[in-house]
Amino acid sequence: MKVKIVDVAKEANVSVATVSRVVNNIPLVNEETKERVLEAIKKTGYKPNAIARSLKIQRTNTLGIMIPDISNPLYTEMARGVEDICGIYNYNIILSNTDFSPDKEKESLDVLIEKQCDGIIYIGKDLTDEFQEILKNAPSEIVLGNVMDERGDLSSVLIDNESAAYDLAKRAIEKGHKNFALFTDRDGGFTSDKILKGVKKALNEADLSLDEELIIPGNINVKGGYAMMNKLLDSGKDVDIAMTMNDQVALGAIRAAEERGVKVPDDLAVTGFNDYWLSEWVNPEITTVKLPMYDIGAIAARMLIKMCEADEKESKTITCPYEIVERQSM
Amino acid sequence: MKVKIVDVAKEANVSVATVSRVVNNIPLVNEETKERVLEAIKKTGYKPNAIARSLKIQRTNTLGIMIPDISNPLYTEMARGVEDICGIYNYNIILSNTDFSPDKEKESLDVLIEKQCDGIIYIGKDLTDEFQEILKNAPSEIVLGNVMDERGDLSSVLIDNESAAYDLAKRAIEKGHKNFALFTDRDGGFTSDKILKGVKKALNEADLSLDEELIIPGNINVKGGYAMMNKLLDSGKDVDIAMTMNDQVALGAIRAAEERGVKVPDDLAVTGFNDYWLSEWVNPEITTVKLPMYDIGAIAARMLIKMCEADEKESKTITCPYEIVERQSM
DNA sequence: CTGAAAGCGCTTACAG
DNA sequence: CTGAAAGCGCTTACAG
Repeated sequence: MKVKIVDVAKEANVSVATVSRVVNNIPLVNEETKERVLEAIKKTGYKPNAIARSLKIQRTNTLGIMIPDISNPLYTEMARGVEDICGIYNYNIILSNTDFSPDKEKESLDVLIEKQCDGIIYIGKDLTDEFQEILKNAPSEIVLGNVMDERGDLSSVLIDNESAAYDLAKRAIEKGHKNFALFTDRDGGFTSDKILKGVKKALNEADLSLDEELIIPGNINVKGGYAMMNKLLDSGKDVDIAMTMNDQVALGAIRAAEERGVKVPDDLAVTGFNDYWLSEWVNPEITTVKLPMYDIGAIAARMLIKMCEADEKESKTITCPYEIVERQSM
Repeated sequence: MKVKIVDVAKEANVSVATVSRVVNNIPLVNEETKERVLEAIKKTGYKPNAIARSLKIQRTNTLGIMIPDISNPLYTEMARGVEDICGIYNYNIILSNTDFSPDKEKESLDVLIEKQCDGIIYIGKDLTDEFQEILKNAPSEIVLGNVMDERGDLSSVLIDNESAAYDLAKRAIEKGHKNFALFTDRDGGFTSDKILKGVKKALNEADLSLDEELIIPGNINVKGGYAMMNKLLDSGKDVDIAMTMNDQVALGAIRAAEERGVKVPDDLAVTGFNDYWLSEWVNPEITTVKLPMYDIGAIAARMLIKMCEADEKESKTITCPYEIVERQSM
């Protein structure tokens, strides 16, 4: 049988109220009594029941985190950031994979709410109007991680993907590249849209244009990159740079190019997006833009905890900095 | 104000008991009454409070997962496996990073117990006798993931690392390799020990011996691999194969070798361990042994849930299969 | 088929 | 400084 507060109280010859006070470090307890209780706790091996406590105080000290796929390195760093901050503030996290599925997202959210998470971090590649509405009406506090709320009444921490893509494209133009191909996400989404926009802007400013046929959609992973590069090369078009939406896509793309005897970067430059640890260990090293995924998670978590603890109800948007990392692939 | 069961009861003109019954799908409710309640639930937007429910029924339907570092690809797959099974059985998971720190492990475990996790999956690189004892006495059900309980009274799902290393070494010997170097984990641990043992066994059987000076300890990541290879090459010893403890180490090692003009595999073979997705996208592709990390997580979760739901108290050990994957680096 | 009531293990005003 | 008691939101024997 698990030992509960009343067992400790008996052992120490005090009331449960007193035990509760020492467990929660409420000061107005006599030192001697406190000692006695502490001893009883040790002796009985008492561990407070956080569920009972939560029910009473109406807070769980847990954050829910909705994430498309924890095993996707894009998200895993964010999760780690959330975790670390939670550790500091004594929160726990309930993890929920949503697999980019709207249905799973709804289910996940319901469960997280039912489990009374004080706050929820929503991470996804996009935010539909419908889900935005659902989140807005959720009883828990909400922060969006790397997703923009176009309507602007939810808090979020993000990256200016458009401007990052713009900077990277501009750098490419400065290096003399003129004929761009762009490998986009076949499923669309916020990030993909912004990157496309940023690249187009840079090209426009340089009086260059993007051949719409060279906007090649595909899966956002190595295999996808491999396939998109093959498609590009099959097109026979004159291209001197392929920009991708992440480093893994770039890796696959480079591989496909080299298999066909196209040298990167000499014959064709390739860029990644969202620096990944492996990108500097690969040959050629991938030129990319480094996004602070860990920080996004950490900042989102800190913000959310603040929201849970204060009654700070205004929604904020924090934009994190990025950094162009020039290596070898461009 | 959140709506609770009593609000629904009022709305539907029934007792809370009846509402509870329809929420929990207990059959003995009149169809009409049920309809009325369902409508009231919809109208009020009622969501059951899982915390209150848990307190009453003494089960939380949540599993705790202790994991050294979620952002380490070695563990992230296991977490995904756990997650997926939990999704099927309607469990949630509370995630806890332990960073290989015994203190954090103890803290984590306490918190998971206090939050009344029905079961806990312990993942780590080692299990000390002290912690084994603590786990054994925990009130929650416990399953070990990829950690062996030498004393054998805890359930676990693991991989026969020794035999995997043995097989890989044997394959190397068959290919004519004679002078082995081994890059081990500077922090020791179960996996490292077993691999060492397996390699030695294979060498012994072939009347070869392992030069103790060529057992090089280091950090288990790319940089560590890079450093260990440099150390190996600095030694000036005659070596024709370096076996590592994971693919990332192998990647770093290969890089270091090539920077010094040592061609892999022609001048020196390198093997990884625990196949990682990138290993076949890298040049040279890494020869390794594929360990079913996802399955370990999934099997551990299923086992744990069974233990939580039945009163199946015998401890079991499940050993998962592995597979040698020959690619280019050996 | 339905409801009144006890109880899950805590916390916290309130009274002393 | 300490304790008795109410109550957090549910579930579930028990009685009808």
